[in-house]
Amino acid sequence: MAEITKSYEPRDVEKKWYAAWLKAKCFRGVVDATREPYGIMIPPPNVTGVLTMGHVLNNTIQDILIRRARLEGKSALWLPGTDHAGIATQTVVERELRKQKQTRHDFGREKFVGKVWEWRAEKGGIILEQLRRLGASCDWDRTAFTMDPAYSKRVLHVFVELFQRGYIYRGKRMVNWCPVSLTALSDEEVIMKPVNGTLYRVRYELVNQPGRFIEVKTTRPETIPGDVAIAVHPDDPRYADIVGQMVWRPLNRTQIPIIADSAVDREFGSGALKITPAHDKVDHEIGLRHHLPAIDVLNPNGTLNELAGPGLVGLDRFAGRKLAATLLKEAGALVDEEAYSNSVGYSERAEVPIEPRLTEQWWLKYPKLEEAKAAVRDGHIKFYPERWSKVYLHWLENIQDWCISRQLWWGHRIPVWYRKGGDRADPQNWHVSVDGPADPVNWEQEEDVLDTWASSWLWPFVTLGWPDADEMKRDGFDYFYPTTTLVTGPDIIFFWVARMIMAGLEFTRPGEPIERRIPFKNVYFTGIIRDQQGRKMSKSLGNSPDPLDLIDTYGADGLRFGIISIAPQGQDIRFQEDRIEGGKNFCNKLWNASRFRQMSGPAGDNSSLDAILARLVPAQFDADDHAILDRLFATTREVDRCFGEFEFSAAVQALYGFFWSDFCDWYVEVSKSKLQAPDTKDNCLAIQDLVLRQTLLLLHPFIPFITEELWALLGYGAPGSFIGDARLENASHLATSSRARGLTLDRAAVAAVEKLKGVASKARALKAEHNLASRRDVKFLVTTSDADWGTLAASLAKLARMTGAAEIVRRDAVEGAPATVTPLGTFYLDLASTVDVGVEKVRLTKELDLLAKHIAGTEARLANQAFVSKAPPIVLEGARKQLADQQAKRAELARLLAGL
RNA sequence: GGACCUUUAGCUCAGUUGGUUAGAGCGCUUCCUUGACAUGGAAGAGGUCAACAGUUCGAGUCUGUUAAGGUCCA
Repeated sequence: MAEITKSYEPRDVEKKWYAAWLKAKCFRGVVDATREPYGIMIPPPNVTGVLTMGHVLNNTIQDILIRRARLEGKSALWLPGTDHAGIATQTVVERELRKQKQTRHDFGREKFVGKVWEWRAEKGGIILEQLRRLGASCDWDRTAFTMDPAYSKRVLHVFVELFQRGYIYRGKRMVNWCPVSLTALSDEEVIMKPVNGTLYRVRYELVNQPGRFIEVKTTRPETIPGDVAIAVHPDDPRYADIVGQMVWRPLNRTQIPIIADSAVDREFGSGALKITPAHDKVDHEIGLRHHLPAIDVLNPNGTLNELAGPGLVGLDRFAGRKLAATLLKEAGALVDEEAYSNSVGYSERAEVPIEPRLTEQWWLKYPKLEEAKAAVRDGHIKFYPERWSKVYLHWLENIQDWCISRQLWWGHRIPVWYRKGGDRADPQNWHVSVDGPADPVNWEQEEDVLDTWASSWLWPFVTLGWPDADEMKRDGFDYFYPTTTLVTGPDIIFFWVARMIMAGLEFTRPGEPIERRIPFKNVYFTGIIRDQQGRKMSKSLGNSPDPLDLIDTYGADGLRFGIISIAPQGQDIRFQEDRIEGGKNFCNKLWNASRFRQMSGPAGDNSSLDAILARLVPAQFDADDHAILDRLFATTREVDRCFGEFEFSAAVQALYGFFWSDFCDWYVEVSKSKLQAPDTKDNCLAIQDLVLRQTLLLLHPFIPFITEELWALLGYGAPGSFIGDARLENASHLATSSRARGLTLDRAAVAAVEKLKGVASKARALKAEHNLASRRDVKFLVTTSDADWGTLAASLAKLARMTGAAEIVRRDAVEGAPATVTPLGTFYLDLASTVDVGVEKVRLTKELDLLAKHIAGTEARLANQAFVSKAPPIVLEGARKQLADQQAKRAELARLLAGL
């Protein structure tokens, strides 16, 4: 067996094991009817993406779940892939073309799409490669891409199905238009931002009453040429006499009517509203009610067109706004202007204000709305943290039809053909099918593509071969669907989670119960990773560390351990690099404890839990042996619980505390004495082997590389096998197996060890205060009861070593030596000459004062008749015992103080 | 305007059905290279748990109000 080096060097270990795992196909998700399935579909990152800290957190959690599932004996599938990300990817490629002064139009649709595929082949796999560095145990053979031909065909199939089922329609409606990307966006792709602008007060003169005006307030004077009416509330007495009259539109001067509509807010401004149906959603609805025309004064790219009038035509909308204000002023129509802050919708990708715009688009009425609500409300799908279900339900309650067409070239081209020369608005001229019409020369295909999300909402079942029966069988649809857990960010509830649930319910296993059709059973929402100032990490701020740099510095395991340790369930995370360093340090600690074990004695039979248990000699167990195994079992239980509740950081903290404090700081230290004695050595080594084995198994999902390496180095697995081949015994299994080996843990031992720890700590503190911390030749004298001396005597050698003492001796009485009151008696430092009486007095007085405070509190509680009569007996008894202990300690301290 | 989250040590955060003297990591102070680990060990300083009111024998924990910060939706 190879010797363990002095410190852990992750780089080569990670490379070696990842290659070995791939070679042995450890990550393959296989159908195995004898085992329980566990499935996770990766939320496919954008094909343009590079690994961010958010991905690190997200994918580490997925890997933890998958690796734990394997250790629990489940057949696990983690299916990876990427999303074609229509706008983002097209933008990236167009930007590259622009560097060579070219546009996509120079190539034409087919050639441009070819360029995108080239780009994807070259750069589109980066993020998946980076996930491998992190240790992600995805079934890479199944890597999917939403533009794969097979995937694409299934997306089109769904479109055709939804069309035939009456969910899809075409219509000229208001959409969110991005003037940079030149495409429609869904409501979810629009980000509302507060904007500081100007509110212009504009007056319109009545045609029949020159000199009388009606005033409106607007932030967008450049759209005035598109005004077709002024609207007031029908019950507004201020305007009752002029409804139906005409006013002069001050830009592109013409006459427009005053109309009455109850949608007008009487409280805003003067209570009159200019109606521009082509450029505002509410105005559009009002326009429809009153049969008004819509005058579109903007070009698709956001410049003003000839309908805006000769003064404004050709200008960008923002320049047009300024000039419109000037023109209004010159015309005497601008009453005044004021600074104004309002919310403006921005295009998520292009980061410019969107334009409400009337265009022909394809729309989807969401299917299975009610069932999607029920799936979460009735607990078929569980959200962690649960509170996000409220956000989910609220969105579904207020849902609007989904604009699924995009004016892009990169994406799934909508499978609709129009009869050449026919009216596209007339469904008689449509052909809707996956394969297209039989006589293609007579038809032209719809130019638009589908929203990316209209392909990725099918991810959980399309990646399992749906709807083709043979492919579903090949990919294990029956076995893995519904998948077990989805891990994602709450910002994606609407884009993904809700839509995936609806798609699953609509399309999979028709007629079967809801729990068979949902796409996943659990949804875990991660927090958002922020920087030290609490800002979101983003490329533009440059405040995100490169995860690959962190892996180089701290190792993948260090990064994983660190990020999980600062990621409590459902809370945003402030990133701290020192916690990642802490992860690395923990790995090194694990490494060195294993190294100590290796140096302490020859390896025993470590081939299985039972083999190790068989090496234990329960008759030789001392309190420390009982205590460490008790803590191991408790920690196993706690980690079991954490996985049930998706509390990963709590699991990591439990493991950290157990391994570092209970095992390394105490058990390994006391082992040093036990290993000197031939009669206790083998049992002690067996206990170390047991603890290390179970700890490696518990830690493996979090830090897979180092645990795999140590598993091999300590001989837990047969050569050629992996830690992932082992089965993780849960807490009750551990207890049952050890009972079967005649081992019953003595719970009292745990309390005894706690007392011994207290003794060591107090004794070391006493030395430190007398500047003897480094002396190893001190002698402790102890006055104590027979019972407590019994506990001390059983651990004397260990205790001497732990406290750096040459000797610990019992005495009936000691006078004039510095002392400390420990849980097992009073310890005196037998170095009378060094006593600084002043220091001693200060120390003892301070301790006495603190104790007096606590005693007063306890006495007050016990003196309270209500407490004594109402508190449960166990609490009452605890309080009485506490008081007795405190009083005894006070008496001892007082005695010591008086003796100085 | 509606919904939700956060407020505990210098910093970042735990604290699970209310119950002994509120914890961890980092940072800070002092000491220690003794054969696993200085990526380490030991000791120590540091908190009126945002504020107020209420429920209770008992509140960091439950209820209400307020304040500050944040997120989402309209």
